[in-house]
Amino acid sequence: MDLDHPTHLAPRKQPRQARATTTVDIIFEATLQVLMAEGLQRLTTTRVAQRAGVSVGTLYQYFPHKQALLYALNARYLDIVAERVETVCESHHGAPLARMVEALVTAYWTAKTERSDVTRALYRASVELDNESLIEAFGRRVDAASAAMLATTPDADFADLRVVNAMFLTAIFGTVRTVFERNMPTSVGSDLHRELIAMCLSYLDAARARANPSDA
Amino acid sequence: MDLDHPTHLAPRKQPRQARATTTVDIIFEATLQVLMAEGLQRLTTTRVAQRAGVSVGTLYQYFPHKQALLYALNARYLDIVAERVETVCESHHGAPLARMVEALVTAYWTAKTERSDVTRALYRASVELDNESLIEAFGRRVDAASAAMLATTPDADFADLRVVNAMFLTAIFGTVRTVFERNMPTSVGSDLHRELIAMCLSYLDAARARANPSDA
DNA sequence: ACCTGAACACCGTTCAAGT
DNA sequence: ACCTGAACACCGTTCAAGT
Repeated sequence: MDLDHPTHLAPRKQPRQARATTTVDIIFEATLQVLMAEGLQRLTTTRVAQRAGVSVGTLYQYFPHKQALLYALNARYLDIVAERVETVCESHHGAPLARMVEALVTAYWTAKTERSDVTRALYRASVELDNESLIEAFGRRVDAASAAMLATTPDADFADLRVVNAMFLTAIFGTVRTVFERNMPTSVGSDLHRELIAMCLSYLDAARARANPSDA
Repeated sequence: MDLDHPTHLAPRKQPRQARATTTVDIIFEATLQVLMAEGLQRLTTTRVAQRAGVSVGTLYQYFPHKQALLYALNARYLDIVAERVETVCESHHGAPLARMVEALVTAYWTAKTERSDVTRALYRASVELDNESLIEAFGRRVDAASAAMLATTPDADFADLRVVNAMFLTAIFGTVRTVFERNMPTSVGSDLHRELIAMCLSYLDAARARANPSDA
């Protein structure tokens, strides 16, 4: 299940021949390169085309405008991250709460940090464009995967799974985003990764206690 | 203690006459208006000047470039938020942990949500510009205020206050940011506000237990 | 001391012409 | 089916001229 494009941000046409597919990939790669090397300010369609070794016209054959290019780039990336989270969630159905929390936090954290230059570049680009629908779709997928997982844990039964799950994920997303935005060194990052797991776990424990006051 | 401007983003000159001060205020107001009414894409210096009722030249007398204008706008805003957090922290020195957490989370949350249209507009604008130094300075102020407060609570003694405080604040910042970015309805927002307090509290409780295993 | 607005370089986007 | 690049409208920024 791929993330959809709203019509005004959809790519102009799908490449039909092999060389065109290559062209699109080259354009994506060039966009990332320019974004990382020169920053959002200097990310111009001319520069992207130049770096990709094609003419501007070619770029505009596949993307109706600059926004659509950035949008598609983000969509690609979020799709990969969402897929990874879904996979981890499914493989932890029925696991103890502590393992679920650790697995989900770590999956998301790793997906974002293993290529942190790309992540940071995309975070920067993602405000240039109307990415609400993109983030919403991403959120829904992860939300569903996580809620389905949490519902299967043997050692908890939450009073309001929807709200608890939302808080759980919001804390994860927000923390990771903040770590990137504040450009924190990896040492602080790994402290926070560990503490984030502790925070989510103590929260879920407390939420479980609220729901079942009779528990140990 | 005001948030500083790095030289390349500093306003060009301070207004010296009353009418110039008014002009700068008018330009700030116009920038917010354009940002909220038309969005980041259509935020052009010409449009801002037009809405402010001055010529572009006037705008460029006070701000060396568009970035500096957005930067100054953000600086103003973050300064107000930081001041509020500092005040709340100082007034809660020596309070029980639960009251500290609730006060800090609520102060930050309220500062961001009471004029949520402005907050959202500024979140959007803040990636157009190199705001790292701005956010860093803001972060340092809030970090210091919060750590100083946490150190005075009667009912806890944290093993590593620095790290625990960082996680505490990161969760707050990140959650609020995510709520804005995902455009969540206020009903979900207030659920998350309440859950965020619960999450921070259960985390700090657990961190305290780690430090003092002998406690009740 | 402050304001104006025409002028210039550059960017996003198009489209007639090419393979 | 895909690619090219000159052309156009618009934006950021400047500066000579005004009060």
